[in-house]
Amino acid sequence: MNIGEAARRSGLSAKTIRYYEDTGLIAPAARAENGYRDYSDTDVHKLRFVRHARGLGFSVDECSQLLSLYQDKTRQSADVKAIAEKHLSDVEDKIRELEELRNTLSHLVTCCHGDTRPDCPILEGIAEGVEEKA
Amino acid sequence: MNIGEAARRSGLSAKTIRYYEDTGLIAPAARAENGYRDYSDTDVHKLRFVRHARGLGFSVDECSQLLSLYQDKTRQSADVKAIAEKHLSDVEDKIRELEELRNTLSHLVTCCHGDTRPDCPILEGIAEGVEEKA
DNA sequence: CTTGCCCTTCCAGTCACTGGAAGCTTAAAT
DNA sequence: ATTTAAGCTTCCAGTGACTGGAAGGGCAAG
Repeated sequence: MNIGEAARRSGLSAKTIRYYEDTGLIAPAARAENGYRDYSDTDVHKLRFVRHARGLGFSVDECSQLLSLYQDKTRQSADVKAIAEKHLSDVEDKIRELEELRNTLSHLVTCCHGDTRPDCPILEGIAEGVEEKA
Repeated sequence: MNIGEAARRSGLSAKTIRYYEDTGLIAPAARAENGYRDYSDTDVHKLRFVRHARGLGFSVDECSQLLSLYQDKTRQSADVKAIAEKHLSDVEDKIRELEELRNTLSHLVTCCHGDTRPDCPILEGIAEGVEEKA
């Protein structure tokens, strides 16, 4: 099948598929006689795998590792788990960071009366470096 | 003072300060006779303001708006509040998104025994599109 | 035979920097 | 006085993960 059909079935855009090929995340596709890329069902399956992994927030590099492991029938599940645990811990760090941010912002927003007067606790807070408390 | 000193006092890198100037976030600095950028305490104050705003996750564009408002003594606090509320709501969306991610990942990680055997629920989950549930 | 869609490659832009090269000035150490 | 080191200047390139667009070729239907 052509790249358009592979895109439709995998949920990735044709652009993205070409990009993944260019950067080596996926192997170069076979080519039909007219030079068009030619995808098999197996290819689409791998593309879907990558889309799901990206959807889980794994970097393209992590996806590359996961895809290798996925295709390696002698893999050790511990290797996969290590990548996932690292990513999970990154996600948790990011959540904590954003929660601090949310608390600071929400504090500033509730302090501001938000009317036509010029005095604004939000700007004052930023000027004084409110987030340093976090 | 030179850019290095301004960097030290504002907490931004010299590179970043030049970048902010190039992109118009801050006004071009005055120049000394030798061509070096020359910063005043007021300049440093504005740089610190920008650093704090960026630290709160405002985009450079939002910082530009906030800085304009900060320097506009006739501003209306409602204008500032609108920017901050929009940003707060973006942050809250991102938190929710990451929490879903964390739940899915954490589920996959706890399902995986993580030993030397090749069968791995994480890879299976990704292949089958676990995150679709979210 | 032409319309219109699909495919190809390549280049540029996004965001917010960061790194590095090449070439100044200035200050300190010898 | 000289050398070295640091600091400044500009400009170009790279990051991550795409996305948009231009220029050109392929292919089926009307």
